[in-house]
Parts: sequence; C-alpha cells; structure tokens
Amino acid sequence: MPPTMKDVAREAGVSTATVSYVLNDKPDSISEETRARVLSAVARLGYTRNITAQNLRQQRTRLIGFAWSEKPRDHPNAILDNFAYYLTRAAAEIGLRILTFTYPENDPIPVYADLVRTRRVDAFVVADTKPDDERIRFLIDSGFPFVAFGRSTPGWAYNWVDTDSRAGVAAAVDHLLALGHERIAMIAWPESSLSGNYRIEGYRLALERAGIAVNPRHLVRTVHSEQNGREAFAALWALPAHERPTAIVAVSDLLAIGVINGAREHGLRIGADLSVVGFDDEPMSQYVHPALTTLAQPLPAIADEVIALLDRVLIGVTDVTQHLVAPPLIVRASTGPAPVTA
Amino acid sequence: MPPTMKDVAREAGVSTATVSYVLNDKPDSISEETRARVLSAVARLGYTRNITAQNLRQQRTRLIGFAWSEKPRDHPNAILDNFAYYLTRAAAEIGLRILTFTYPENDPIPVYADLVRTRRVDAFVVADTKPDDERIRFLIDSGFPFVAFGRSTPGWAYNWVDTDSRAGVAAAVDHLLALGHERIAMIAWPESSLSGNYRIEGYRLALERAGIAVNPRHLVRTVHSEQNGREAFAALWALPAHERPTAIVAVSDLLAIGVINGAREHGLRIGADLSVVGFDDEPMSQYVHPALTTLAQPLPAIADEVIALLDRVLIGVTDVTQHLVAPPLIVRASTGPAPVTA
DNA sequence: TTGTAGGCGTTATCAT
DNA sequence: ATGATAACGCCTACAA
Repeated sequence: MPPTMKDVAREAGVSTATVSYVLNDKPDSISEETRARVLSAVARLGYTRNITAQNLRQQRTRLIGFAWSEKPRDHPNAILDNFAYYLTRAAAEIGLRILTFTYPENDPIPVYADLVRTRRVDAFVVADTKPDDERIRFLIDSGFPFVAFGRSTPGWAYNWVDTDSRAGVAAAVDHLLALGHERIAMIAWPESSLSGNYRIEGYRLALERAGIAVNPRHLVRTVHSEQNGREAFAALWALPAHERPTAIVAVSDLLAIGVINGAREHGLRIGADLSVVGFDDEPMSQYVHPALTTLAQPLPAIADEVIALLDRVLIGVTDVTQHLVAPPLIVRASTGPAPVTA
Repeated sequence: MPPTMKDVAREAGVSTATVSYVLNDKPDSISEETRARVLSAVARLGYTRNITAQNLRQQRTRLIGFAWSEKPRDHPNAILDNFAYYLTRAAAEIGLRILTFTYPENDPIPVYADLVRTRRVDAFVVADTKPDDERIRFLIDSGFPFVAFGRSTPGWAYNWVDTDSRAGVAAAVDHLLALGHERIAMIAWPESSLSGNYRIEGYRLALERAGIAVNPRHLVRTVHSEQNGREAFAALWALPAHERPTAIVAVSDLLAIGVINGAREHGLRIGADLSVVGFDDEPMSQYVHPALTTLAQPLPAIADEVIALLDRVLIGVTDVTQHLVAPPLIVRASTGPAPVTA
C-alpha cells in the first residue's frame, strides 16, 4: 500500500538501483540531475524505506534488547526504570532503538536465547547484574554482542560501565569526616552483593585514609528494605554510648530512610544528633524530612557510555572496555556537624 | 550463518514449503511421519525462524511503540516508568514486544510519523496524554492502530483505558468524611489538566453526596511541585480559623508531601491535626513520615487492558472501547479522625 | 553514471 | 500430502 522503491523508480524514470544509490548517498556515482529527479519523486510520493526489508537484506535489526527482572516491584527502585529512559534516548542518537522485555529472576536464559536465535535484536544492554551472572556468561559464551551496566564476576572479560560506588562512599565518608564525625557506621547488603562490597571498600578506604580504625561493630549487613534500615539503626544505637555512631552511611536511600524513621522514634534530630547518607538519589529522597544527603546514580552519563561502547561493539571492535563513573554527592539536610561530645 | 529453512528442508529431505507448514501448524495437511522428520531436523540443527524475514513476508513487525516525553526528570514520576514495565510484560503474553522511544514535548509528531512511515512498529501505546493531544489526533487521522493510557479531548473516538480519578478522589473524600472531617480542601492542577479536573469532580461529588457545600476557598489550583504543595498548604492554613481545613486531598503524592512538609513547619501533627491524602502511590510514599494515605495507580490492570484492546485492534476490530479502572485507596498514617473542634 | 539481476529467509498460491 | 515458485522490499555485485 505505501509506495515502494519500485514506485519511486518508475516515477523518476530510473531503476530501483539508482534510487537506492541516491538514498544511500553512494559516493560519486550519481549525476546531480538524476539525484534531483529521484529526490523529487521521493518527496512527491512521500516515500520512506521499509525498514524491515532493509533489515532482512542487511542482516540486522537496529534493535537493542533491554530487560527488567520480573521480581516484585514493592520497593522504590527508580534506577533501572530511569535508566531505560536515558538508554532509549541515547540509543536514538545513533539510530538504534530499544526493545524491552522481562525475564524471570530465576531463569533468565530462555528469553535471552530466544531473542538471539530469532535474530530479534542486534545486541543487548544487560543491567541489574550480579556476581556470576548467568546472562553475562551466556552472552560471552555465545559471542553475542552486549554491553553491561554493572559488574559481575571480577575478571570476566566483557564491556561494562558501572557506578563507582567505592569512590562515591569514600566521598560521603570524607564529607562526614570534614563535618567532624569520627564514629561513622555503615549499613551494607549481604556479602553476596558485589556493589554492596564495593561500597564497603569505599568506607574502609576513607576511614583508613583519615587514620581511623574501623570498628567492626560499625559495619552492619542486612537485606534491602526500609524495615531493615530501622532495625540496623536500632542495633547501632544499642551500642555502648562511647561506641554509638554519630553518622551512618547506608548503601541505599531506602535503608537510609529506614534509619531516619528508626531514629525519629528514638527522638533523634537527623542532621544534628545523627547524620545520615543514602545512595541512589531516589526521586523522592529530596523531599523526605529532612532532605536526604545521598550519592546520585549518574544515569545519563552511564547510558551515554553504554551506547558509545555498543556502537564500537556493533562495528566489530573486540577489545574490552570497563569504565567507572563517579556518583556525585548531593549534600542535603540529613548531614550536619558532629554533635559536641557530652 | 545460522541454519535457514532451506537447511532444515535438505536435512529432512522435504521442501521448504513443507517445513513452513509444519512450523506453522497448517491444519491437516502434513502426515505424521513427515512432521516428525521435519521436527527432528529442526531440533538437530537448532533451527529457529528468522523473525525479520517472517516480518517482511507478513508485512508486520510484532513491535509496539511506546514513548516517554523528553521533559526533565526532576520530579518523581514513577508512574510512566512503572507502566513501561507492566506493559512490556503484558505484551509478551501475546507475542508482542515493546519498542521504546522518546519525543520532544513540544514537537512529538515527527518521531511518531517516522516510525509509521518506515513501518517500524505495528501500533502504538500512547501514554501521558493531554487534552487535544497532537499525537492522538495524528494517529486517528492517519488511521494507524493505537491504544491510549489516558483520556484526551472528550468525544474523540479512540480506544483508551484510564485511571478513574473521579471515583478515586471520591473514595478518598468518603474516607475522610467517615473519619468525621467536614472541612476538606483539595489541591489540584491548573484547569488545563484534564485528569486534575476529573479529580476535582470526584471531590465535589463526594461532598455533595454528603450534603456539604463546597467552599470555593478550599479548592486551590497549582502546578505540580513539592514547593507548590507547601505554598498551597500555607494558603489554606491562612484562612480564618473556622474555615481552616482539617483534611487536604492533593492530586498527587508530590503535592501531598509538600503539604506535609509545609504543615510540619507549622508544628502540625499529620494524621491528627491535619489529614492528608495523595494520589499515585509513588514507591517512596509508604516510607515518608507519616506514611501517606493515597490512591494507587492500578498499573498492572491498565497495562493488561491496554494490551487486550491492542490485540483486538491488530486483529482489525474497529469499534471503540473506553474503559476506566478505579484506583484502590491505600489507607496509611497520614489520615486520622478529625480533630475535636476547639 | 546507470541498469540488470540475484538473494536476504519466509510464507502462500497453485499445482501435482 | 507435498513441492515449485513467486513474492515481500531492499541492497549490491557486476555489466553495460
């Protein structure tokens, strides 16, 4: 129904090959006059190439697969959702589109494999990575192009871009040290979480740099939830007075808000009696009370980097690039000078 | 490189037509024996059909376009992002994939038109609709298939599913009435916002049903932002004592949180001195203090409905369906009994 | 500089 | 019940 190249060729009185050459800007081969005739025919007919035909011919789709895990969405987790937006926007800049899909948390491979076998996409952007990530292993093994947002097992050779959690948390701790805090605690995830561990590294690093020994009781590991943030706070607050932290860094805004909510129940003034830092900069974190100091995920930058790498990969470049982007520290009201020791 | 139908045909000793018949389950035409031979050849070669070729042949893509506006993402607006997830999941159930893209707020048509002309997608799901929405008009005019999440100009004949804001707000007001509140204020968006107006309708409806006259000073219109929520609260609180509201319903969680933050500065206890209701159930709203009573966007249900309609549209059904889904009221700590009049 | 023609991998029509 | 074969719309040797 819509015009095809054949229609344009007839209209312009040339062959379809000529039309194709004009449309693809084949270097010095078409006379100015012919080119003009073709272009005017294209305009007259309102012709646009059928991308499916182009794709079949060129053996590609210009589509990049991006997936969400099907885990329950009861926690705020704006990061991945936001990333999808930035990724979509960045991809468009180089003529790529994002095809979204979802996968079961415990069995991700079939849907990835299907997309590969049917040649539905040219490549993937893998996010929400974990150590020993099956998807990454599968893609490496099958030699299918992809770039990841996030690290997996250290040593695996694949292209990734990730938030520099270590540097981020170190900056947060430096900020607290500068405010005079000395008893700084950290609430992290279980040991199986790679990014949680990188964040702990940043914590240790900054303290060591300042010549402060890490108090093992100041490091609490717990599962991601607001309730667990409250409980972690309670545990820290139950320490003997001389060990009680004056500041707490959490690996996520959600845990930080749990801490704040727990501290409120104890009558503490956040930003004065206790300083709290989160991680992620969830959209609402600027509006909670008090506004949360946190490390912002640099999503637009990461999306741009991922797409840049993808572009190279699709061209056929094979050397591996791994890159960290530092999250900016957003200082708000939840951190303040260390309280004067009683 | 990967096996084609021709390879399978050779392997099974049949024609490509036969392979195609088997794969497409053509009714009673293939002998059991041939079918088995073909299937075993398919398995042996690990063959999967090339979807691009299939698409070219069948003149379709099995792709649905879904877009975000490129407006700045400084507010929490989890709704659209979340919807993208649920839509993706629902689409997969009927073999459709979502292709995402972004469009400039003030000039959306070119990117939609391009996707149409290149036959990149079979249909669109249009979200974030507004009155007199250009995109909807364009799609109606061009006869291109789509379903919308959200209403536009009343009277336009197209398929949509939307949150029943009117019923939602009415339920919120009923909840407040049952708690003994009589001076209930509403903070809404400017008149240009259709959904804001539907929410006001629900507000009026519930009050009228209860025989309470609407005090015009209890209806404040303002632009979506936390700061404006604070200011709207301040304006309401500046009313003479006998007109001061004991409860405020906001058109969004963001405005509601602004109200809460404003009220805190005035020393009010939310849920006691003042009850507050939001709308959307942003992911963080359950964790702010006090936890926010709000109306939850029924996104999974809407996504399912949208996909169901889309399925009909793609089959060629032309009658228009328009459907509202009621948002459940989530009662939390920000609403409580009306304060005893001093 | 331009045209001819083959092929990308399917599906569908028409024979047999 | 199965097989030839012609599209689907485009790109690209190769020829002219």
